[in-house]
Amino acid sequence: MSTGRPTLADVAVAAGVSVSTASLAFSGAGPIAAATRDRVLAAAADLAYPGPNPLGQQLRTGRSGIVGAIFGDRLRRSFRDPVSIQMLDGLAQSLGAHDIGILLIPSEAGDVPPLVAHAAMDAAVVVLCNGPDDAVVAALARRGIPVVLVEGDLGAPTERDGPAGRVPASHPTARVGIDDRRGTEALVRTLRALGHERFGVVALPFGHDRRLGEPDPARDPRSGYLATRRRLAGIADAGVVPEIVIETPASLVEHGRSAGHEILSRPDPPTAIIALSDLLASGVVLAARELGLRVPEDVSIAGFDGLDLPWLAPDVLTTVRQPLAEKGRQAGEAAIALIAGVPFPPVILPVQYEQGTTTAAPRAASHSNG
Amino acid sequence: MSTGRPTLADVAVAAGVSVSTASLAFSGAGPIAAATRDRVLAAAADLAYPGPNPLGQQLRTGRSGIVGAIFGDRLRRSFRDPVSIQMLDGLAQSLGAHDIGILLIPSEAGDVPPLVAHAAMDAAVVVLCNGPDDAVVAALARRGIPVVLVEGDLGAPTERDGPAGRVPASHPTARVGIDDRRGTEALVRTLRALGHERFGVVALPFGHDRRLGEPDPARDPRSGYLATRRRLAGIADAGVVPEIVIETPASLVEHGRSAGHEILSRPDPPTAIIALSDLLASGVVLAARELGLRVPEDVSIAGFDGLDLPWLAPDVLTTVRQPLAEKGRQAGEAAIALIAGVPFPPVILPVQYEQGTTTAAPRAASHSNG
DNA sequence: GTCGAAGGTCGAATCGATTCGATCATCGAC
DNA sequence: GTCGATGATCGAATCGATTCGACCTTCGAC
Repeated sequence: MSTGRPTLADVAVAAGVSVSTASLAFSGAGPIAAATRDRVLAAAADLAYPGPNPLGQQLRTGRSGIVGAIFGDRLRRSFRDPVSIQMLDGLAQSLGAHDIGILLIPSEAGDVPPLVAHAAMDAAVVVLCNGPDDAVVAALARRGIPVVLVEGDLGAPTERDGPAGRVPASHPTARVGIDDRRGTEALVRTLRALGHERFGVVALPFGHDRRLGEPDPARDPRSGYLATRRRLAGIADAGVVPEIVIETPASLVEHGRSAGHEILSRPDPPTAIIALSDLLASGVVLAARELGLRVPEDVSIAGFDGLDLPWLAPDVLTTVRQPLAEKGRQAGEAAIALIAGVPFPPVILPVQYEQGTTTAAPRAASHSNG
Repeated sequence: MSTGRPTLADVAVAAGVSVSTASLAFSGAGPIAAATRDRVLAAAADLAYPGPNPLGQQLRTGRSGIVGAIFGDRLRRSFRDPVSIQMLDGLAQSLGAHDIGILLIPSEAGDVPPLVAHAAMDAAVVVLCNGPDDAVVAALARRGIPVVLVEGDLGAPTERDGPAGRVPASHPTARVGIDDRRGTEALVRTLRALGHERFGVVALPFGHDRRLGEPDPARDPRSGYLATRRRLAGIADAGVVPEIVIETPASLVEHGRSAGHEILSRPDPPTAIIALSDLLASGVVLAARELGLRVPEDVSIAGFDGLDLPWLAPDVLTTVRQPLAEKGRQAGEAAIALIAGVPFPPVILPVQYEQGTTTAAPRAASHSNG
């Protein structure tokens, strides 16, 4: 065809070879004489042929070279959190090394976006998984697309009933997460060793129904974000029942600030506040400052994640550091393994307590107040 | 075929119709009897057919349903900037409404990533364009992929020589940007009206060779990020020659802080500091606080973008607000138009000066010092 | 009763590549 | 000189859908 953009067939004709030989010249798969290859390449340059059409390759090979990244919220909210970003950066690293692209799929409040149902992808990374039942995961399973669950259910794979259907246990799935539970446990134990006895907690969202305030006790404990539940469980593991828990609609500074005000404005507030993310914790620090409270003299504040928060200076947050980029990298490796048909054993990355300047022993006065 | 995943042909056989009819049942393009459609759909459900394979559709229709978003830096750095995020969010909105996915392509320091050269996409949005010569744009043009330049060259389209080849003027291209130049001009005029005469500038990166410090005067003025150049030009338009300009390697708080220290530690520093982004400006505010300077009494500080920076409280940054999400939305509309073969006229969105608490008239003493 | 139009279905071509098996030529070895 | 092996090239099938034109039926109108 002389019309339209040139195809491999056009190049083959121009070079005086067959289509199969021309294909070999580009892919290098199979024996080909150097002279022939050069001739084909020259003809291609002549025709301004931009290389094999990816659509043709994809249909033939059955691979799209794309991995979907599905976030449990609008991009604006997800990506204001450096946690998602650093993970995504790690993901881009490991996938990029294999020339695999990332298809960005925002998924609001538990619905199944059309892209999940229809877009071409070789695997999907689901970032904030909504507990054992997840319509998105079910939809992917139905399409036979391998799934990597990040910060989702880290337990053993089982047959699950999702709202959109059953996810068979045989469906290729991998799990990547961190040891959140041990993280908050270590954090709280350290605070108890310092002498703290009365704790407040500023929690991450419990589930897709995001709200600010004390959590609804009537909520189904089987659903909701698992990372939140694990971090709370770690606090319980350390033998602490918080005096007050405030749930936030998103891991953002302003929500931490609101929650901080709510907790610290009470009469006789707790001596230590544990926020389940650094962004929330830094909001609590701001609230404390605004209320004229000294940190850590009047109140100890700790976070989770290990972010770099230069604007909190001179304070440095006490936190539990998690390997964010590594988590993304592992998720990428998992996706690559699943695409190749190789099972990928669950990964649980370690976290590490990191002492900052925002925690210290409680004041004696506050202690006698309890 | 009973082997492997079911195809449309399998469904057709099971439903006792031809493949073309089965196709009609799914696509709805063309007349089909309701009874027939139901029979096909029932057969599909029976076989657990997950709908038409996107790879087959894509080859046939020539559309991948994907738009590439190409960022001029690593994701980690790009996405720590809320500016990119909000734009991306707007982009996701307009593209998502057409069921078009976003392929994330990080592109470090001016190289051409393999995905740009080989991934399937119907159009590409290039976010930080490196002046009139851009290898990425050239590569896309060679492949015949329509390009939307955001914050790139806003001038008239011309034939350009890129390092990787020529971009023909006929190549489908759209431009979306903001009126940065007028923005900084208005800002500086306001500051002059307040009485400021001596200015410092904390600039965005000049180009891919990112560094911190006073800009190299030997640098080729024809290359580099155009947004930076336009915002600087706006300052000149207001009749101001800054006493000192500090270039930063990225729009991040910490770089603004370093630059702020550098400027404010000088003997007799300028009375007003203009940062070309809010993130940089907030870093300068932090530096001022650390140096014991009062804002705005001792020094006025202004930014650009109009971000929400809750942790800067009680200060509210004086800034120039740009419609970030709208910019992304327009870029999406532009991509959609170009894919449809419809030309998209250049869009230059207006910006608006916004008075905060970080600017005021200079102190009389400082004025007499000049 | 016949004709035309409209609606529904089907067959076959097509999108642009990859890949397997067959063919053919060349060359070295016996 | 013949045989076998090796390497290069080609033809044709295939991936999974869409879509155009042809065909057939049915129905209404004259």
